[in-house]
Amino acid sequence: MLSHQSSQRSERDTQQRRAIRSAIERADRPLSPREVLDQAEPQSPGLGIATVYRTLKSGVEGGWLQAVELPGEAPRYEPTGKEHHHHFHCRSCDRVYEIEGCPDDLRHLTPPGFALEAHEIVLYGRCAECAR
Amino acid sequence: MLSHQSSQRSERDTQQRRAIRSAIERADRPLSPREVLDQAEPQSPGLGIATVYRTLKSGVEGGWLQAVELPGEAPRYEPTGKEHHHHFHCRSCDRVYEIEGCPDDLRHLTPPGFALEAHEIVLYGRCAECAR
DNA sequence: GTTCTACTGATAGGGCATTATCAGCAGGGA
DNA sequence: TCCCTGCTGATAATGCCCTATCAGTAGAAC
Repeated sequence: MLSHQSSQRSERDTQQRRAIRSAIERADRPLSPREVLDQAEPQSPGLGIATVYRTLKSGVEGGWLQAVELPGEAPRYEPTGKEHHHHFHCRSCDRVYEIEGCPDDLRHLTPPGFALEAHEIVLYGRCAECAR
Repeated sequence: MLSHQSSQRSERDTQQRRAIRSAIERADRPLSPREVLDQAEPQSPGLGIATVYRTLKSGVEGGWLQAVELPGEAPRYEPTGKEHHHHFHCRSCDRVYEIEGCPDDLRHLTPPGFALEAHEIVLYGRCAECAR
């Protein structure tokens, strides 16, 4: 017997998901799961880390979120759809910032015979807040 | 009573350490602990992964080795003393290659007020061997 | 409001890279 | 060659991140 319902997946609009999505979109930088929890918890008291991980995972699968991988670090998450950009990792507060621009002459660094498909640039130092 | 020996640290020159050091210096690219083991094992049959980790660690502390951290990857190791350079990560064979050159106009990417201390560039694609 | 069931929080469990443990081995000075 | 002790291999233990589990909760369609 066929169900009378369509095969649509539910995807409920819960308080927790709203808080998490909001926190990520509000931030102008990639957030770690821990940071997402801290930023979203006020809008959804009692929010658990498991729900954060679940929501991040489904966000990546759903295409509105992407993971930002940095050397020796657990991934951060930012919304998709932004322009090509890179990141600045503050060694003091450990936050990651988005930076504009890109030296797009990287092709000439590629060794002969190698096929360049993508690149990643990470700047390290102190953010404005930590530098003073 | 003072010992008649100086306070020098021993640092024995063992077959295993020779094999590991040799493997790393022979390679023209950063090696993972696993790769070090595979490369060094023929010259020191029965070599264990624990010894590789121990030797890598003391090598970094001793200053002749440095860790190469890549996004979402366990660190690789290469000898210190090389010129400033970056790396190419082959998505097919997972090997990491050293590349020359650097677009040293990264300062202008740094946001106002931020203090730039270092940077990392990683190229992704297929190495010559995997590209054909 | 009722009902169905996806969602949630707490936490146990899993995966993986690295380190600690420990008995036996092997540099290397005497 | 002898002896001291640092070194080694096997593997248990750790640490960190993330996922699975499960009973209770709360969207949302009717």
